[in-house]
Amino acid sequence: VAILDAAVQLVEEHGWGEVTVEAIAARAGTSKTTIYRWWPGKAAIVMDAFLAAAEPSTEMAPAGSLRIELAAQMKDLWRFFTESSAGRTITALVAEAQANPELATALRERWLAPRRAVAAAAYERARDRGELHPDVDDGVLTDALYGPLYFRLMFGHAPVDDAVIESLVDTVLRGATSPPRLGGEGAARPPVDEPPGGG
Amino acid sequence: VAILDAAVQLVEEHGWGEVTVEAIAARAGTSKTTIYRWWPGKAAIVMDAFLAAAEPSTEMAPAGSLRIELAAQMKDLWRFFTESSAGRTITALVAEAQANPELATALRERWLAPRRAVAAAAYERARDRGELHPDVDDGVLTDALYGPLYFRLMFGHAPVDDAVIESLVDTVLRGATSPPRLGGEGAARPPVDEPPGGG
Amino acid sequence: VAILDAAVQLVEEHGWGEVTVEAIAARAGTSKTTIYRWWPGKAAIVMDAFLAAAEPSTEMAPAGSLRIELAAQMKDLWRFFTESSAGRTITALVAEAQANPELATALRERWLAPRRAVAAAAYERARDRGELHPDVDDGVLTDALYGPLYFRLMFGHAPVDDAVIESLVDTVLRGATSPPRLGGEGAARPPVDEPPGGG
Amino acid sequence: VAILDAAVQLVEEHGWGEVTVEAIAARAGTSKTTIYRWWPGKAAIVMDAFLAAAEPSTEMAPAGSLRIELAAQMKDLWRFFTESSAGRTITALVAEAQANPELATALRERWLAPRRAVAAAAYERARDRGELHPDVDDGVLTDALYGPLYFRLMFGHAPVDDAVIESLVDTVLRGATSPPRLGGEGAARPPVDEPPGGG
DNA sequence: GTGTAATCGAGACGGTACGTCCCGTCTTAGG
DNA sequence: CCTAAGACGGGACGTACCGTCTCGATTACAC
Repeated sequence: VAILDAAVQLVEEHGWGEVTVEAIAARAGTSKTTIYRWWPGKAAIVMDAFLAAAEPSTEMAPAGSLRIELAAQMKDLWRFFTESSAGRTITALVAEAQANPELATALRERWLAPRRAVAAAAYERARDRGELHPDVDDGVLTDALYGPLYFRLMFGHAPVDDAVIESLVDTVLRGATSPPRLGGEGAARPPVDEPPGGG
Repeated sequence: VAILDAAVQLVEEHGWGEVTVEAIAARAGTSKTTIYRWWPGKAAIVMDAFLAAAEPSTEMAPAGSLRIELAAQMKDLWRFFTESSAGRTITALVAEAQANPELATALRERWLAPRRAVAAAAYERARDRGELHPDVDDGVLTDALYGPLYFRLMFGHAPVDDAVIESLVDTVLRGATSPPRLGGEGAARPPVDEPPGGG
Repeated sequence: VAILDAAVQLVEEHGWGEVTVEAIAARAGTSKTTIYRWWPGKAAIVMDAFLAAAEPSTEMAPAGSLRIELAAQMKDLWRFFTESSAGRTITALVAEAQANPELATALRERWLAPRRAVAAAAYERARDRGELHPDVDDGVLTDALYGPLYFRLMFGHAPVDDAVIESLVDTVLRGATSPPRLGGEGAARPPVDEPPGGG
Repeated sequence: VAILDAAVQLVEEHGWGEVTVEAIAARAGTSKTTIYRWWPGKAAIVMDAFLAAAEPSTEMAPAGSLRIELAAQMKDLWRFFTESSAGRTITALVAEAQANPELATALRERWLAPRRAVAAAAYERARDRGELHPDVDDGVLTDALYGPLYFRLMFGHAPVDDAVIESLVDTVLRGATSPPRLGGEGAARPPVDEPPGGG
């Protein structure tokens, strides 16, 4: 309803901290009563509003190559974060989720899970094409790709552009194409020299 | 001083949100006045307390192999996060930093930067040994390694253990050992053809 | 409401300076928020409470003689001041009004003005009866009567009892019965010669 | 010392409430330590400073007529109050004295008493000249004269100028010249009609 | 067509933490 | 030994927002 629009507007204009339930009510032309009748708190409102705004960005278009699919999807995601300042919102939600287990659960199940399922489907297709080694752990792979994005989003220590995304996808996928533990030099035991290409 | 101890204790016992400046003052046997005389707010106190507790964990012991060094350092970092619940603290600080630019700057400069410098030094040593391709972007490499850790720390969608860390390091470093964009696929042997523009 | 009762009780029990808005809230079973919602500060609360307690004491019963009316009213006023320690309250309000123009205005308009209007009505009746010279200044007359009361109330340098009040009323009214500056001494029969400029 | 000057300056510039011990120390170029070594608090400092400034205004010049002497002294006093804003100071001191018994005592003994003694001496001279009836109560007489001044000073409900003062002195002294209880109609008992001139 | 119930707006309420201010004490160097 | 400088514990201040609540007014449906 209009309440969600008001919430998302206010989070985008000012920060999370400046948004009060009263302000949402005023902007939406409604009252606190109505809001509290339907949501348990500010976090839930913004969560719903954010998900409503993000719904279209879930799909990953098959493109014949995992690299291309992933890079396109990551660029889309980043664009979603930076345009319309959804990044500020997700960032605030993650922040709030640290002290709000129900929000944390909602974030995982309603935001992360669908996107990870899409990525898993892409991995499946890639494995069918032989692009991906069967032993690779989907979770680690996904986090190796998306973790850096969220990392930079939340710390802001370095920018993200298409080149960075492609460099990231290249690096990670190149590592994921070879078997994850190719030689016999184990995880951390042998201090022997590793040939550059053999790692 | 005792204020920092009190702050870190309280954040560990209860959450960030439950910690009051008054409570810190009471625990430290001091008064709100004194706290506000020295710090501008709760965030700054906890930031200082957190950094004081984290100081020893910066070093990275040279081990002859970048893989080993990184894996050891990442395991140390994760142990620091999970033991003594420093993870709750850093997580809360990142959360707070979303609405507090000064805290964000402090986080980047006082928490991230020293650790990234250590990692950069390790890369340098690795390059001297020929373990790492010279063209690799240090920033992307570091984020590809540490981003997933923070990602899982803040979303909690999947656990982190030694195996995960080693799998991650293996994958990323294997990708970083080959030249990042050399036309063909070079050392890493992907059996599929990649279209030139997508590579 | 109960807040005013609590305020007046606390001012009577302890002094003005010892009364806290928090204490008033606690005593009244309400919260600081509610108090500040309705009054701008401690002074306004106590002012309202004081006026509510003082409301019945405004009337002046016609008695056929200005002297009697005034003396009775002044005794009533003093009794109001000393019983129920309203004297402490008005004294504190006057004190506070020195640094609080709005309170000063309120005191003049809501405490003094009604009582001065009553006195002026009494003067009018007295003039109709020929008890009072028409040229006498009402303001000066009223202050000559009540000023000493407030003076002793606030400095506490001498007690006030019925005899003092009657002596005061006698003296002032005797002076107010003669024309205020008529060369000779007229109706009041002073046996001494007054120099012309002083008469 | 310079502390007293600073105190009196600050009370005159801003109000009592805005004057802090720290501000006095800063203005006087000294430190809180020194101030607290010599005075028990803000009130005592300002009291001393006020008395030092007021010392010259005690005398009452004999003028052959009590009326003239009193009127001159009262005009001097009022001028002292209004010029150099000593009125704000005495007013604040009286205010503070309501919650500070030691200050109240000091005010009575060091401010009021000397002036009342001077007035008493003037009454004595007047009685020697036959200007004043011997039975008149000095205290009531003094308060009838000065009470209205303080009344208007503290409530500010009406201005004071030379005409007001002379009208006041005229009225009161005219009443004080006749014997204070001339007829037999008692204080307030008989509701009988009082002849206008007989009261 | 009207009575009944649900829903709404408006906003007062108790509560809690905030960050500021000033007090009066105490500690530390320096002259 | 007394000073200037200033940190300290303490405690009230007035503000902000929270989430609950009580009100009428407005609707919408059932009778």
